[in-house]
Amino acid sequence: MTSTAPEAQPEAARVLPTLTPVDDILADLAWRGLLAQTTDIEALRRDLGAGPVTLYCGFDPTADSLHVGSLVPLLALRRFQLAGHRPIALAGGATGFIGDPTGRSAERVLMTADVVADRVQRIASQMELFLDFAPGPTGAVLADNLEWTAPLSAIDFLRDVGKHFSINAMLAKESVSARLEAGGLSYTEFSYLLLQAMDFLELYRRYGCTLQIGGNDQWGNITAGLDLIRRVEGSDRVAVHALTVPLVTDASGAKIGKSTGGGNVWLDRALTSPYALYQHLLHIDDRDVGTYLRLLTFLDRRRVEELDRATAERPQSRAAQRALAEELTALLHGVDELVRVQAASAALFGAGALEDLDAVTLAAALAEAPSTTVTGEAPPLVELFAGGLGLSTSDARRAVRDGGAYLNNRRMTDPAARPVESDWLHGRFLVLRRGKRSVAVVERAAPPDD
RNA sequence: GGCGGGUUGCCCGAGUGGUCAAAGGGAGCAGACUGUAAAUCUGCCGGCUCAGCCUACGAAGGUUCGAACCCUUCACCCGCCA
Repeated sequence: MTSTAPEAQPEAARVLPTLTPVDDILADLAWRGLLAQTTDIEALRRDLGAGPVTLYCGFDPTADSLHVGSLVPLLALRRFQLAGHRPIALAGGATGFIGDPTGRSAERVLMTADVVADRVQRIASQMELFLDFAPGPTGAVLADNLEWTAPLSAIDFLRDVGKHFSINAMLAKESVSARLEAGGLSYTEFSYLLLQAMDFLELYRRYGCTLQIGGNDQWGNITAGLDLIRRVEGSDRVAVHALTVPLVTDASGAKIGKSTGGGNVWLDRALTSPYALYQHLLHIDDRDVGTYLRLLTFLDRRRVEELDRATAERPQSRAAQRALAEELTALLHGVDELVRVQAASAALFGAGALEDLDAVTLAAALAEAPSTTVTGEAPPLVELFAGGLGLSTSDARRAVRDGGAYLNNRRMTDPAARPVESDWLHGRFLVLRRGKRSVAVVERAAPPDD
């Protein structure tokens, strides 16, 4: 068996609290619904059973942060690691510079070098959160493809890499043909495939990497790498594999990790606060929550199926949503943060009145919500709501008019009203809420005490 | 290079001189109902100092009392021809 868990560092143990080693990684991926396509699965199974396999997944720096959707392949890397394999997390410092045409209907705008470098750095530090880098046969590796791509001359690239690619085959790739239909693509993006293929070859040479995983839309890019390795290294001598995870859409057809507000749910707490993440997961549709549990948590099969039953039998308890929100919030932000957002959620959505909460609990709970500070007399409601919740004045006005604006959980209907002294909870806080979900706090600056 | 068609609000898409902040759909927001769900129904959905005003229909000019709508130039896209 190859299921020996890597030596967990104390930090890793705290961040990834519920992990248990997996014996049969392919079986685990299969029941989770994480297998979209693989190359010869028996050959893959054989190699995985023969000892640690080195595998990689690349992430291009298309934004300042990874989002919940990118977590699916990233956590898949971790699943392989737990099953006794060695993951390489590759940051696309070079590929992100060029732009992957896959799934895109139009040419990307090129990013400047410092933007790419900054994003690579941010994304790399996020990838580090989920893998165990302790030295050893399964110790994770962090790489950036700019390292071997940047020094390459155009002449070398064309001779050593380009020569192995047939234009005919490239034109047949879905990512390219779709773009040809949709108005074309630049030579730059057309070349993307070669860069990614070259990555696989390079990682094969450097680390003996023989498996690339990724979202199912990456199938074409991944198999291009397989072809390259086989051509360069000889198909009789190497066994390399591809495995893709499905691109899951939810019951409403949206990609996983899109919030109801339309935006992405980010891993970076500055972009999606732990509170927002927890609340988002708590709201996952009953029809989707089982899928999310399988793709995004390390809960074992028995536990997940138990939660499936809970959803079927007692949907109103939302046990599965709670478990999902707890697991992922703890995974991303730690258990301490989870405790805080749960307290905040209980305070803001609990049965009790805000006025009954003691100052310490209230202050702690509200620390999770966006806050603004007011000095002197508080402005009219519309201004408070606009400033506190980041709405335009028009939006704030609408919220009040439509009956969706609440001060301390009481509906407010007069846009010109100002908070009165007794509205200040513990003399310090106002809780603003728009609709059911968005909450902000206004804190009164302490009077000067000299 | 030639000819023709197109570029409308977050997206799709109607409008072709005044009654247009601009039909309809989607997305989104709020309310009701609920389980901090889904579905459904209702309202909203450019900005603002909000019964009014300002900014908008690819860009810049022009005609007109008045232009998303007419004219000119430019940019980009899509067809057909070469």
